[in-house]
Amino acid sequence: MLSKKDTQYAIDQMGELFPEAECELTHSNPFELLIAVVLSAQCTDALVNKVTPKLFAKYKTPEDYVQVPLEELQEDIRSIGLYRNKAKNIKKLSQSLLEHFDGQVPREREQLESLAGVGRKTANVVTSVAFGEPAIAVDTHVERVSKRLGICRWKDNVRQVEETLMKKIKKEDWSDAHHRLIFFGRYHCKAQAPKCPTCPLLDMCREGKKRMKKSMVEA
DNA sequence: AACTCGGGGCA
DNA sequence: TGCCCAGAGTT
Repeated sequence: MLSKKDTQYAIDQMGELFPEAECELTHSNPFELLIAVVLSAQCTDALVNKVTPKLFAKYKTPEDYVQVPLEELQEDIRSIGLYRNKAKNIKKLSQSLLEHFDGQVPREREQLESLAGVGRKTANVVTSVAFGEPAIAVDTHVERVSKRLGICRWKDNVRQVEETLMKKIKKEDWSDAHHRLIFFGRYHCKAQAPKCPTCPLLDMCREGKKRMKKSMVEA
């Protein structure tokens, strides 16, 4: 397992590599962000950003989503995939906001998680990006990078990965670290073809060194 | 823990 | 073509 110091160093290096790392979902308020993040499950931000301009022009409030027929909302987001469930969740979620939160997006992670289509990952993104609360959202990229580098253990579950990251990273860096880990995972430490040969973290990366050794043998 | 939803991107 | 993707809910 990587030490706290090495972990912070790794996060810093990711920042050097991707200084632009931040949430890429287009939104102009917490409610729009919530909708965008719910839509982004299992698809790219670019895809979500293709439908949100029209979507946010048409739907401004939770009431708008509650009132629209399900089939119409499904058609509006058809191109992003998983659209049937996502449309149902957005209608349910909007209803809950009206019933329990006075139509406002709650700040607390636990309250966010009570909403349809919002799990721990989505709740963490919303609370940190929309409200600036410290949180580390663990998605497949964050999990993969953390395990390859040895920040956490290979057999850790998502919850354990999150706890370890929070323990090893200074609280004020959580939000930045979250996005750096994601950019690093998406563009550099990719699932299929990680760029180990040009990686600034190769020296401290167990998985990277293993892969380099393997590629030497195969060559 | 495994399964399902799903169109788009990429090799 | 086949495989994977900024996940969550159900069984």
